Amino acid sequence: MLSLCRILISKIMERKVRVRFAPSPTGPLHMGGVRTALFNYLFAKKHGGDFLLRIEDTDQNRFVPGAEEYIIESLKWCGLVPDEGVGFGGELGPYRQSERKPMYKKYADLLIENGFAYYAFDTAEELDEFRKEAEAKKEVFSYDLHTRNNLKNSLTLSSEEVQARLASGEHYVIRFKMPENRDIVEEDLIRGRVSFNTNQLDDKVLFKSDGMPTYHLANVVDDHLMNITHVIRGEEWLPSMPLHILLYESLGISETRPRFSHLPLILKPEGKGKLSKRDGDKMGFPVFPLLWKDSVTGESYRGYREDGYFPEAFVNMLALLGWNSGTEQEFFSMDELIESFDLSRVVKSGARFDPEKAKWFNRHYLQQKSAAELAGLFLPILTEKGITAEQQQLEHIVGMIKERCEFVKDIWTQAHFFFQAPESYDEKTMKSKWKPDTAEKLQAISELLETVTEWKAEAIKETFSAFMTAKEWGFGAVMVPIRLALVGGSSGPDLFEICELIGKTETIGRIKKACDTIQL
RNA sequence: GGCGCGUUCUUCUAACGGUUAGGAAACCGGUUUCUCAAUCCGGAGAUGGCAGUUCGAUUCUGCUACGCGCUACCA
Repeated sequence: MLSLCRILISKIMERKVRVRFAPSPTGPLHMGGVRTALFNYLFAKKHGGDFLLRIEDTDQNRFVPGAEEYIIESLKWCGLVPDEGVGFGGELGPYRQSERKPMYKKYADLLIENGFAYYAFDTAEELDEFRKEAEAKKEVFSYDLHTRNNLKNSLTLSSEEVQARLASGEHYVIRFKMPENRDIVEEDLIRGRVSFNTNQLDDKVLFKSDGMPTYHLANVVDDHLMNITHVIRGEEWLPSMPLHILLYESLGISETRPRFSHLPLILKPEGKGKLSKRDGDKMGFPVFPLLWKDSVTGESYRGYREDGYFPEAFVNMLALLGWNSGTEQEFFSMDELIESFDLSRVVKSGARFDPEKAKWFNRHYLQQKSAAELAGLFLPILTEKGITAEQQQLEHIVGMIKERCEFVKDIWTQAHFFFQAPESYDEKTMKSKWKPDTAEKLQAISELLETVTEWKAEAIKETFSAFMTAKEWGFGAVMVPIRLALVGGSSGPDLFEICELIGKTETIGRIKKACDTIQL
């Protein structure tokens, strides 16, 4: 027995690691889905394996146009490029389950042949009725070993009748015949030992009356056919793991079946429950990687990309939601993530998403970028405002203010005054810092500035300081009003640097304008 | 209701029987500066509860509470 185990284990070890991300195209990909994809990708790359994208579109009623393209674009934006899958080629396709439709029936038939599954003719309406009746009695209807013998299926009907019904084209489903009283124990790679007793499980539909398999059958068959070695999916799938294990067993393909890992859920920042698409609007953060416009309702949902997040920040943030390296490192490039990733270091409990932390990551990645790169990213924003600027000057400006930015769009907020004179002045600053004699002092300063020949921050500062000392004026009493005149508010980088950049004429002009405009 | 999973500062998490329970975000205070932010320094802040095992439990076991997930011819 022990040696058999060893052989099995070594057999599994020999196989090339293959994992899949298998979303259903029912809408935009949620950030939780992206994290699942990320962990699959990291695991695959860590072990030199393959990462596949399979589209699980077995429910044709829930198909949403554009969702598949959205999923692919999201993965690309995050740098999670599949080795195989819809849109990426591969030998074991097709990778869209609707296109694999003919492949599933024979597995369902095989299960029936061997007594692991049966035909059921109960209509959806009949079952609904049973559910309602049970509910009235404060019970729950379940199609299982207790009820299957009283329902319309190939277990209770004579084989002649079953044949007749099938021949007549009557609708039927194929259900799994859950075995009695078996303990299914599995070593989940994240959660450790997890066990279930089959008496608590119901006879799940494997094959629907529309000729499509359900998720349960399709994912087992496909994972088998696609040589998937590890299934890494969300915690919501944990309850169906025993069914899947039994399916592999009944199909006689247990030996090569994948190992399971169930990821913790991503929870709402506040309140209860898992993160949902509505939370983003309510609390002002994106839930989706990319902007999504619902073609039916016309509603749109913001995306991390359009909100100005860098993909590397988004990925880094997601990686640390439910996983840590065991060190104090918090910033990881994709290569570093691949290097450090380990399923055993995935946390078991659900993680509450913190939008603030996402911003913090973005700030970090923005600071890492050179002024030249940021200037390039900022240029379109400037162009849109009809402003042109020299690359060199733009770099200078960006370099000066980037440390106070979280997003590229913040560059404008922090640097607008380099491009445009202020149109209004901050009330609070005006009230507290603009004294009756301020205008008079600023007039004197303007005259002084006229005399400055070398218009450089250092030189301006020297002339200015000497003047201030001679006059015995307080630095603050004059500096803040000048800043107000140049910037329009009381924030920003070094005042003399601003003077240098906007130029002598503009500096003096703005000071004069402020003196003319601000009336106490 | 049933089944399953989970529970360390406000949040993300570390500590896999022996630590003053560590780090990060946020928050507060200080530093710096003409201002704001950043920076830097400092502060406050946690093992849900009850038993048991043990010389010793955040860590192991049981119970309980709470939270979450699943319980569709959805995935």
